[in-house]
Amino acid sequence: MKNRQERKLLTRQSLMSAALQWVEEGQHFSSLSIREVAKRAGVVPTAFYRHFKDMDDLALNLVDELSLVLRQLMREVRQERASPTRIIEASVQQYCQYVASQRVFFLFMSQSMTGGTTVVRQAVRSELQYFAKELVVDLRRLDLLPNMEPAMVDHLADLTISTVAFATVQLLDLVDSGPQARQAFEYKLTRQLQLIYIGAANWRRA
Amino acid sequence: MKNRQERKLLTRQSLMSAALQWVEEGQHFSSLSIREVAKRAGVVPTAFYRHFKDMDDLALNLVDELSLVLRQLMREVRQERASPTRIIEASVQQYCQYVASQRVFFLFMSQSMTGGTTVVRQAVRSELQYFAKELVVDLRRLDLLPNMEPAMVDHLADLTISTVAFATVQLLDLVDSGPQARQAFEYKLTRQLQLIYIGAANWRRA
DNA sequence: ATTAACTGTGTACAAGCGTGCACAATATGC
DNA sequence: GCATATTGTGCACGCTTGTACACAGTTAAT
Repeated sequence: MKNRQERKLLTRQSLMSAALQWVEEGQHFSSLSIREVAKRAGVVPTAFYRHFKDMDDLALNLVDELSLVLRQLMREVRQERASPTRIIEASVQQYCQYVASQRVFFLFMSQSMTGGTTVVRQAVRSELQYFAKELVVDLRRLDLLPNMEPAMVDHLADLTISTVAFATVQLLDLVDSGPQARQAFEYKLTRQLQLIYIGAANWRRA
Repeated sequence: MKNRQERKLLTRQSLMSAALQWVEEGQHFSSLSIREVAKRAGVVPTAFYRHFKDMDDLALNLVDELSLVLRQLMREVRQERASPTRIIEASVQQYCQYVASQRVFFLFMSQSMTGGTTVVRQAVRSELQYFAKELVVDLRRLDLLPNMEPAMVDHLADLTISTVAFATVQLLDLVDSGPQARQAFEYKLTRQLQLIYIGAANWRRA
């Protein structure tokens, strides 16, 4: 075998996906031990330290991967060119599909939003804030809401992200419910976001 | 000492408040062991089983206590008689105050919404659903939104609860930030809820 | 008054935990 | 080609974990 860096990267990824596998099985990340993740990655426990300082360190690196997943999602949703009236509907549909396809990352995210260590929680939250910021950019670019003061646009974006994030937690538990339950969920989320943006359209500065 | 049931209830409560103490210290409930909670309650580990089947059982009983806290909150907010235009502002203010005073319960709730076992998660979520249902009752009673179909009122209430619940998670991390940060938070949440209810007022059935 | 039920104690065990340390294998820099 | 740095191994240590079991003290039931 050649190339030491490649080999290292390989076991590093083994460790990270072993951690995700743990989450995918319904376990909480915080209950994952170094020994367990090493066993699943097929290495000896102490080898863990060649890659990560501790489990928190691993979690932060998972957040970085999650960040890539979210950026990819943003790209996909943005290139969707639906009519303005149907843009929410289309985005929700696409989002739900994406959550299903990248399920484990969103599981990890929803766990870490409230669950993990302070630093991990903060890391995930700053990802969401970045998301909200990008949404603000989009709202400006579409040039709807010209009457709204900037601070309120921020609050609007924050509310949007909050709503979607909270809904995601519910969506993730709907895995073994029938497709009609998912349909109803999509419908509900769509209506709720429409409600918010009707509010935004009718907002008069206070 | 007399009265066995009283004594039993006492150590039972010791166990439960020991668990809450653990959460209050910033630890995650799922990382609390039987031995640790027993130690903190001042009993021997095996005594735990005289009261609870396992930690999940204890968690469910904590959810029951949480339920009482939430009902108390609902009562307090309801007897607040602010003008219709200021009702959101007043409710948010009162809510934030209540979260601060019952901090540990809301910490436990926010952990269990996404963190714990499936059964605990479901239990907390059904508490929130109950809350949403009560909100629907209130909205009907105030007889605003006569144009809105019942299903949409449900979605509105759900969105309200989601928003507040998600905001609570943020609020709980604002404990050591200054009072101006809390002020800003209250302002943001108020604006967001106003946004939602402006949307509701302008909703036309689809 | 005696018996039974209950609640908490103490001990014990196997399993799992984090992690320090010496060592083997091997790719890399000179 | 040789010295070095890096990656993974294996072992060891002391600690914590869940829980089984026998037992003690006390209250409740008869």
